[in-house]
Amino acid sequence: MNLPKSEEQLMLVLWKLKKAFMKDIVEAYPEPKPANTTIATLLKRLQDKKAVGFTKYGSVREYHPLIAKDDYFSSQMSGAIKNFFNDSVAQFASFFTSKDNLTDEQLEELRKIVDEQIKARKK
Amino acid sequence: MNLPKSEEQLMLVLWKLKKAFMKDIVEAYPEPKPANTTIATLLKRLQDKKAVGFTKYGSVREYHPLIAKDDYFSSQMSGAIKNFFNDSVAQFASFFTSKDNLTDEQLEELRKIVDEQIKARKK
DNA sequence: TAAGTTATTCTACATTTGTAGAAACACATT
DNA sequence: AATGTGTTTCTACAAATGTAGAATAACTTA
Repeated sequence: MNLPKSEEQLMLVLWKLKKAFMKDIVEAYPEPKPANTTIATLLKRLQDKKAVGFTKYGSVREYHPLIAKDDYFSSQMSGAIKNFFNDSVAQFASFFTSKDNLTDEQLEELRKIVDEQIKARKK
Repeated sequence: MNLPKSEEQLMLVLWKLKKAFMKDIVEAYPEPKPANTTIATLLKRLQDKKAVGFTKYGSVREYHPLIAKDDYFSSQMSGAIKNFFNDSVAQFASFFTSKDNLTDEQLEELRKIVDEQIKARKK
């Protein structure tokens, strides 16, 4: 699933809210908010794509994501890694850790996380 | 700079070749190759966007990227990290190292890279 | 219940993207 | 010089995207 920017934006809002009524979505939208009907259109398109679903409370709809943020992001990442680093995670990591991409602190943080992950898997 | 998929594809080819004549680009294109004129169109659009430039050898043009792959990728990443992890590299790293994103080997590899980077910076 | 408010769908339209034929141009070869 | 070959630009057009007004449905409240 690869969503256009505008729909991705709406998904971000919905992922944050987890579930929401129309007004909640509008409210949570970052400035500059698009017209109300614009959001509605995006919502509609996302429903067509099965990316968003809803539960009916009477005649009111409460929307919720049908795809997980993690999954979505994960697949975006894989794509990027495949394209830009011919599928080599090492190359990707290397890129990521070098240059000005991370501060010293963030790098230390990353090591900690990696270490913990390795430890966790060892068991 | 945010390029559409098709143009990104052409950039990938050009980044790999570093510089190339039309025929080199066509040749290097992954299957299924689009029509020749399709590539030409993309090339044109990329020139309009100042993403690709060329040097004239007589009447022949040798094309080359005007934007660095690293820079392009870097900005794509920042965008993604900002959106999906509210700007937290730690959150990103955490996501990246957990789940099925990396095999055990890759994880060890990553640690090595991080360690080396930390060491390199210490001096 | 009439009027206001909110949500939803329809319709619309400009722009961007994906794709490529047709035409024009420059060069190589017969 | 006539023809073929590769390059580049023009033109074209369908599909996707970004944006939103108009119409309609449903609910709230005076």
